[in-house]
Parts: sequence; structure tokens; C-alpha cells
Amino acid sequence: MPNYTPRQQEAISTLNRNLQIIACAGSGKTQVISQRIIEILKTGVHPSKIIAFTYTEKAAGELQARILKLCKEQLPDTQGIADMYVGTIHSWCLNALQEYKYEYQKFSVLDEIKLKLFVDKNFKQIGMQDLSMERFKDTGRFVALMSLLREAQFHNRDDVPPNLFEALHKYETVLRKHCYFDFTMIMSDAVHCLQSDENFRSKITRDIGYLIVDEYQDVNPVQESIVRELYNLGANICVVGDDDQTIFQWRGSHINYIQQFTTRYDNVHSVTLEDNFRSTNAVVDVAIKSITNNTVRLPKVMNAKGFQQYERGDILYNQFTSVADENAFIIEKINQLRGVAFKDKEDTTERGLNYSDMVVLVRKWKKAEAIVEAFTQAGIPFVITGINNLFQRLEVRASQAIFQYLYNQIDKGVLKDYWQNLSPLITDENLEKGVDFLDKHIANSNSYYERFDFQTFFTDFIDIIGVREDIFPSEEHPEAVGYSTAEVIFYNLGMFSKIIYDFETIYYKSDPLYKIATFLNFLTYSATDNYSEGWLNNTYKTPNAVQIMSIYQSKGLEFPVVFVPGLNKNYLPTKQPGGKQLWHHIDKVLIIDVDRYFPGEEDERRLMYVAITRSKKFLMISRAPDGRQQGKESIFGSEVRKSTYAFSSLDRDYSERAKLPPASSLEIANISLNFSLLKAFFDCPYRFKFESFYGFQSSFGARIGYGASIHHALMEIHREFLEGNIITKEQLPALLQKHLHFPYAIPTIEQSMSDKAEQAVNIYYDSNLNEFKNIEYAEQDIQLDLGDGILVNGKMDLIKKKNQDGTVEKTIIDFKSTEKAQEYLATIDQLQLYALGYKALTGENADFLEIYNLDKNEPYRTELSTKDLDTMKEKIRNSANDIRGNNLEKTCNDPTCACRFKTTKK
DNA sequence: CGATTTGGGCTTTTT
DNA sequence: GCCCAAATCG
Repeated sequence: MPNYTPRQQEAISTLNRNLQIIACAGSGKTQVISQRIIEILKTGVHPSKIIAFTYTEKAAGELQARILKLCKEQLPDTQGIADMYVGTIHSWCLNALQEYKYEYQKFSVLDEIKLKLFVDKNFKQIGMQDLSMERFKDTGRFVALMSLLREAQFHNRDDVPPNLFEALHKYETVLRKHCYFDFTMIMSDAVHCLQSDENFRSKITRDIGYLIVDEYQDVNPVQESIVRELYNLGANICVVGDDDQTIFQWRGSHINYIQQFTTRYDNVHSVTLEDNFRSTNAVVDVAIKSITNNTVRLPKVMNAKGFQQYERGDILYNQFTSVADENAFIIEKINQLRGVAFKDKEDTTERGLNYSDMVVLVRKWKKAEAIVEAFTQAGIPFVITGINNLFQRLEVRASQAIFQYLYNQIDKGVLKDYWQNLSPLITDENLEKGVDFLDKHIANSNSYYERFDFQTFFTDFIDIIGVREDIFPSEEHPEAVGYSTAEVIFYNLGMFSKIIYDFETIYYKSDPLYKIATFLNFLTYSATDNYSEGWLNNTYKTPNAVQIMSIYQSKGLEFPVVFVPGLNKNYLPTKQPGGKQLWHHIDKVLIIDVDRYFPGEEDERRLMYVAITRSKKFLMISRAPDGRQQGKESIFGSEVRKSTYAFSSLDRDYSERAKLPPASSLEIANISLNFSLLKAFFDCPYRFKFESFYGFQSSFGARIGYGASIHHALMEIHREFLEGNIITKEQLPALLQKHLHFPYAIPTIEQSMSDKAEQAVNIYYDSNLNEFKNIEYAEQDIQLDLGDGILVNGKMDLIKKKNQDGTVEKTIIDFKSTEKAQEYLATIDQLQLYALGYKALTGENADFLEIYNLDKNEPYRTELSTKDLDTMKEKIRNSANDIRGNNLEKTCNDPTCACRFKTTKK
């Protein structure tokens, strides 16, 4: 076991009481939580009894990787680790609802942009009109109001104007009718079930043991209710957080939850981790000089205990007369610090700092614009999320033009110009063919909706006109570090495909003329500020570039070099914005603790604290007067200056420091794959690149939902058998009815598919009834840890275990509802993935792999050879490394392959 | 020094 | 269209 401080040790070993860990910045809290989970496992608790909540998916990935690493070292024989839950509260709620209340299986979650589309489409039914809110104009406010009504707490609900809750009721009813959740509903439904659904409660109780809540300072009232209910059902609770880092209060988190935890829960032991291992004593001192000005905080200190050594000049606080000078200073320091010797850990060798070690933290995105401009001029590579320039790109304008042409807004010549400007290698001849294709589909009211499919229009058109990677420059794109111009264009085309996907999710079935008019409006008014350039979303790759991010986004991260520019009054702390329109619709006085929605100086100081504590060593704070509003120094500037380490120096150039060749940190990024991603990759690496890297989506179709409906029905049948509840043949129709969901089918198609599904399920039931007693697992989660930070997740349809001629025989089964027989061999090969997962789950080898065709009602089975498994393991590892390193095929030369846009077209 | 006019900006983000 | 902070007026 690694060395832990006495305090850390105390936290790790407190297992039989509820626990509050107040962890200051850089105190190794992820390590402590992970080790504590290992200690729980060591007592013999099964992994399924442990739940760990994190705030973001990213944090969940990191925590999971850490736990697996420790587990491998200290408990290598642990089985069923996939049954431990490590993830966000939202997805735990969604999982629980779908696992234990089968009718939720067919539900899906609308993200922000799809929800807006949904609200606008259904604005009459959902009660927007009743609140005198206008379609399109007030959508955002309506959605915010619906969230507030569910996430806030009211002094007395009876005082809230009834029309508000009536609108909420209508809104939720319409969402449910279409089998959609919004993000809040996932949690509020879960709370409701946890409080009043006895069957649900007993199933959760069976699985509950230990609950760990990370970043507890940022939970909101609904999330706190989840924690409270799990506690009531018998969970041992451990909350971890830092009240000084409560920064999301404007979306409902409240500092009281963590500060008063010990009085709100019974038998709580409290541990404070006060040692900061991340930063130099100087960074810690600056942070303390600022945060101690807050009055509302738990009493605690922060001690620098790390190995990073302060050297004079690591921390500068410079004031300039213009923003241009300030930005020039940042650029100068980036260039001077690049190559300065730096040690990541006490026991690693030194390396030269690189661009990717540096971050610029902004309070508002507007501030970033001038920095981006200056960086581009100076040739500093950078990445930024939060600025949505997608629609300024030529390839996106050209894609938009396809639909303008289909609605007769522009003529043929204009459309052709758009594409020819993009690349002179797009020939006139091909463009004519593309236009001919579009002419067959010009919008008119009698087109059959399934033939008026935007995704097909888009992908077919760019295919026909000959858009291929090799017609665009392969040199690095001037603004996208690590990506060629061709790749940037394809990423953005992929993003356009995603836009179509989002739109058609809501509007697929609409009347053609209405659909295209709405789409063009959506592109003009809504999509422009909701989609970023596609290449920015590549999660598999971290380029060597300076990151520009908001302070909020930087939570939980750390960097050797941190820039905090713009330390002006009215910027940090920010000026209170005027005219909060949401409050025109609901009276502030109705809401308990309404002040949290109006952050004040102490809230802003916590942001400043988060910004400072991201730094391991170098911290460059600066300011310059910026216009009338931001002419004066921020109050935080004078606080920071109280630290003797933060002084001004305009000519320090770090030439006295030891230099090494710039090299990025050697930590390999963790990669999380799932079985369907891997299957796609095995099928065709180029198509994988299209779908997973560039983001191209497939089109819908009237028949979508058939396979899923049957799948869900079989899951319920199998699961209930496992529970000892025999579903009778008479119960089948009602059971199936619960799961049928064909969102894009017209009534005739819906009827025929329902009949077909009923037939398939009945036949399956009749011919497999005798087999049900052999089911070992149904819809079982599995997880494969291949080391090197490669993690594969998946779900197996069915596992049977039966006694056959005196030996136990284990079969892994995958259901198929289409009859593409030629895919069988490819798929059965890939079922070896599941065999690996089965071994990780139970420690045993499976004997057979089976694909069960539900349409033909026939199984196709093959014997598993254990020597195949090592080959498969190696194959996955190589694939993961190819994906991580972007060593993907530039082309696909298999003429039978279904992938699109082959560089060499057969 | 208090009252009045003028000018500029209109977050932040997770699921 | 509205609100706040800075500038200017009296």
C-alpha cells in the first residue's frame, strides 16, 4: 500500500460510520476514495454493493481507472468489478429506473439542443402558451423555468401560481408520451420511486452497501434527496468535497449541504485533509491570502506538503496599460517557459515544459476572443472549447446550401460555387450529378416522409460530388494543432451530420415543406451558437497546445503553468447582470435560499481560489484596463498582492532556469471503449473513423425500434425468471405492449411491426420455455481491463449455464433481429469479446458462443477455443492503441465494405 | 458631494 | 429593453 498521511489513513479506514471528508485542493482525494473502496472490498463486500457518484463523466473515468489500478495491485482476484457503480448521479438514476422499472427501457434522454427542438415543436401542448411565452424566443427561459420548478425548494408550494405547475405537468406529460426524459426528470422520477415504489425500494435495498459522493459541495436539492433516500435504505454514506470550491451554486448547489453534513446525518465521522501535495508553498500561500477573506467557510488550513519547490519569479502579478500589452506578456511567458526543466513527480526525471502544460483560465468567454486573436497572430498552438464558430466554416456553409437549394432559396449556380470554393478538385461534372440528385428531391408536400430524409440527402450528395479526404490539403491546419486541413473539413462535415441527426430526432416524420423550412430556421437561429467545430470534440486525442478554458471547466484539473488574466473589477468578481428574465415568471420570495441563484463576492472568490489552486508551480496573474466597465483592479488583486510571492516583474525571462527539450507529460490517456465501438472498428477501421472520430450519423427510418422493442421484452421475461417469477403465455401480449416503441412509424407500419414482434416473441417463448431455468445472467454488464489504461465495457444479452451429460456447459448468447446471415461469421468472431468479459465476471471460461436469430427462431452456435482469447486480447489492445494514436486507415479498399467516401472509389 | 446622465453589456455548465 | 457603474453636472 502506498504511503498515506495519518489523516488520509483515518479516512481510508473509517468504514463502519458515515464519513465526511473535507479535502482541500490537491490533497489526493481521488486516491483516498479509491483506497477506501479497496478497503471495503477487502472486507469481503461484493463490488455490486458499492456506488460512487462523481460530478462529470470525465471524473468518473479517472476514478474508475484509479480504482482498477489499485485493485489490480492489491486484490488481483476480484471478480465482478463491473457490478460496482462509478459514474454520475444522472446515469445511476437512469440505470436504476431502466433496470428495475421495465417500462422505462424504451425511454431516452433529450440533451439541451434536442430538448429545445422538442419544446418548440410541441409549444402548444406543453403549456408554453399558457405562460404567455413565445415560441423560439422564450424557449431557453421556459426550459430553465421547468428545471427550477423541479430542482428548487419552495417555502410553500401552494403560494406558487398554479399555472406554473400546470405547465410543468403538461410539459412532463408530453415528454413521457414520446418516451423522453429531460435531465431533471431522470432524477426526479428516481427520487419518486425511491420514496414510494415498494418494489423499486426493495430491489435497491438488496444491492445497497456503501455510497461515496465525490464533489459533494456541488449537489443540488434533487441530488441531495437521492443521497438521503439511499441513506434511508441503509447505505453507509461517505461524502467528499471542499466548501471552498463550491462554484455551481447558480444551478442549485448549496454550500450548506457539505457544511452541515455532520448535523444532518447520524453517526458521522469527519476528517479534514489539509495537506496540499500538488502545488508549491508559494501557490498555496497566494490561495490562502485570497480565500481567507471569505466569512462563510468551514475552519481549516492548507499546508503545502508536496515536493514542488518554489523559485523566485514563479508567481507574477503584472498590471498593464492595455489588453494588447497584457496578451503580449502572456505570449512572451509561454515562449520563455517552454523548455524550462520541470519534474512531474518526485521520482520521475525532469523534462522541458511544453505548450500542453499551460492553461489560460477565463471567467467569461468574451475575454478569450482577444487572446485567441493574439495567439493566432503569434503562432501559439491552442485549443479552446466554448467558442462556437462552426457556421463560419466554408464546408458548413456549403452543407447548409444543400438545404437552401432544396427549398429554392438559392439557385444551382450559388450551390455549385459554395462547393467549388471549398476545393477546385470538385468537378463541374460531379456537381451536376449532385444537383440532379437533389432535383429529384426538391421539397414538395406529397413526398413520402421516409423518402425526405435529410441525412441521406447530405451524405449522398457529398458522396456523389466526390468529397474525399484526398481532395483537401493534407498539411496541418493553421488553427487546429495536430489536424490536417482535410481532417478539419471532415470533422466539420461530421458535425453537420450530427446537426441533422439532432433535428431529425424530433422532426423526422414532419411534413416535407414544414420540415425543411423549420430546419433552415433552426440552422440560422439556433444551431449557430450551439455547435462547436467538430475536431474540438475528439476525446481520443490531446494535442500539444495551450488550453484556453473557463475556470469552471478547470475544476479538478492541474497544470504546471496557469495564466489568470483580466483581474479587473466587474470581470472577476463579475458584475451582476441586469434583467434576469426568468424571475419575471416566478417570484423570488417563493423560493428557499433564492440568494444562491445570485452569486455574490464570496462565490466569485471561490472561483478565484479554484483558478489559483490549479497551478503546480507557475502562476501568471495579470490585468489591464479594458473599457469603461473594467477600468479598475479587482478586489482579488489586492488580496493576492498580500502574498510576498506575488510581485510584479516585467523583465524576468527565465533564462537563468535549466532548460530541456520541450516534451509533453508521458501519462498515457485512458481510453474507454465498448463492444459496439470495437465491433465497428473490426468491421472497417475507416468506417469507425467516420462514425466515431468525424461523427457521421446514420439516417433514421420508419422501422426503427423493432430490434430494441423485442430486446426489452426478452429482458423482462428473462429477468423475471431469474427472480423466480414465471411469466405465463397469457401475460405475454401485455408485457410486449409495454415495450413496443416505434417513434418514426406511421400507423400501418406500426401495426405490421407490432404483429411481427408479437409473433417472434411468442415463438421464442414456446421453443425456449424449458431453457429458462438454465439462465445464469440476463443483460449483464461486463468490463474488461486490459491494462495500459484500456477499458472495455459492454452488456451481454444472455448467459446460460446447464448440466449436460454430467458436465457444466456455459453459453453466451447474443440476440439478432435481422437476417443478415453473412454477418454471422464476423459477429461470432467478435463474441470472443464477451467470453473475455465473462471470464472477468466469473473467473470461468465459457464453452459456447451463440447468435440467436429471432426472426428465424434459430440459434447459430460455435465452440469456444480458449487459445482464441489471447489472440483477441492482443487484437483489442492493438486496436485501442491505434485508436488512441490516431493510426487509422486513410482509406478502405474493400469493395464489398459498406463504408462511405472511400478515397479510392470502386 | 449628491443627483443625473451616459454608455456599455446582456455569464458561468453538468447531465 | 433594462440595469448598473462611471462620468458628468449642479
